Amino acid sequence: MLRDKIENDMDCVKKTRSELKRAANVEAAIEAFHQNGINETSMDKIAELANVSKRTVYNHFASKEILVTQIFKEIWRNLQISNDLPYDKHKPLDSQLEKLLVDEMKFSGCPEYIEMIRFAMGYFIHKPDEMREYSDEFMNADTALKRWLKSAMEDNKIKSIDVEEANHRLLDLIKGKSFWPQLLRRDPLLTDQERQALAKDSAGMFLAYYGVK
Amino acid sequence: MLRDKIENDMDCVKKTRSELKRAANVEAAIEAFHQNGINETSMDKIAELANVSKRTVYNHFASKEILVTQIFKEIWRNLQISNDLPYDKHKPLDSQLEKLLVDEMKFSGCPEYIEMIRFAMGYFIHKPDEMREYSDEFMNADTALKRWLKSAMEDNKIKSIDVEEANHRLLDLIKGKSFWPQLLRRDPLLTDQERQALAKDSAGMFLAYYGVK
DNA sequence: TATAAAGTAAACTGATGAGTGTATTTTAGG
DNA sequence: CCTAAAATACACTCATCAGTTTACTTTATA
Repeated sequence: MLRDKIENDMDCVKKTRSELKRAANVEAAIEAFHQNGINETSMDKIAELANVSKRTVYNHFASKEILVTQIFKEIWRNLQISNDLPYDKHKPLDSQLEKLLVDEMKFSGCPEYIEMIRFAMGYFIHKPDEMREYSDEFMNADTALKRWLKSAMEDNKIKSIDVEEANHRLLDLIKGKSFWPQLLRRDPLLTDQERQALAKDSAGMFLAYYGVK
Repeated sequence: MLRDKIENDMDCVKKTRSELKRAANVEAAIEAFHQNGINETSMDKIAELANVSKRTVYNHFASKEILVTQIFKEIWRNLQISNDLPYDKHKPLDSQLEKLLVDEMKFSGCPEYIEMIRFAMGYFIHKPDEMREYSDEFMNADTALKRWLKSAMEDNKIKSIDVEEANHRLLDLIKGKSFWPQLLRRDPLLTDQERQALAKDSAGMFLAYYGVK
């Protein structure tokens, strides 16, 4: 076949010129979107940043709309890391929960995630239907935290409430300091110590109220 | 003087044609900004909606930028309602706090506030400096909740922590359900019962952890 | 009723940006 | 070295939008 190299290459290094150009487009677009937002980035600008002719951009992506949605998918795929941390009935609740919250903060508080959400927000903020669609897809994934909560409830260590509900309460607590200010105000990311302290405080509040004594 | 009518009128009804036109512009602009966002609303569109010539818009507001900032100020002024609810050492903590949280939700969960934040967000999301400036101005006001927390700490009913910190923890808890989803996903506003339940739950979590037994 | 301030209509400039058409050149693989 | 796919340069269309100009009309009021 034409692309035998690709299949042989374990690292999946892009090979064809076409793929290289496409990758350059995507990279340039992401960079520009992060800098100035999607609406403020022209296709000419992307072509220029990618060192590619505008026509080439349009040969790969029939419209700006398509380019944007492709990029969302690509970034989202790259962010999908699943480090599970299953419930352990013999360890103390609080330390387990703290660990999970720190993990969650490391994910939703990482620059790549925040930047993606920010430019998605600029793009979708006046398009409620698409906003809902994307937020459902991004937020409602099955997570380690939800599985853990379910197990802890089954083990009767946490009051039986709706798992989604409990999950949200916890996320709201950590996002207030580790996500929204970084997203909107570009406050600095939390340090490891700050994350640890926030996780402890949040787990404490949650368990003080929802924990079974 | 020219405008004797104005000064005589207790209801402050606008009088001069100029003022009427200005008001029509502002109203049309707010409406359009709510519908489609600031960047997506042209000055031509505003003039059309206001039944006013484009030149008239420019006679009142030298540029779109100026129109936008004037409108922010105007809306913000109209939203400034201060219903204080001072700390009462003889009533139970939880019911006092619940009441304050419900009040807060009524403010930050009202459509006018949410719509203003939404279009401010669309406008400022890629302008970090202005975003910070505005969010400081809007968020750091002295509030009934902060004053209450301070008093309750002085009365030794709540662990002595930073008032700003405690304030944020409480706001984070209620905003997760009563503000962010309405802002971003345009979820329906909370009903009075939902607000009450959320206030109870949030006050419970907070006091379970920070209350002095 | 005279007049000056304010509003109007409509055509204009100048810039930007999405997307296209085309003739030409580069490049990878057979 | 040949060829077809891909990339390029660049000039184009078409639409939008901020802001201006000008010649004209309305309106409040002294």
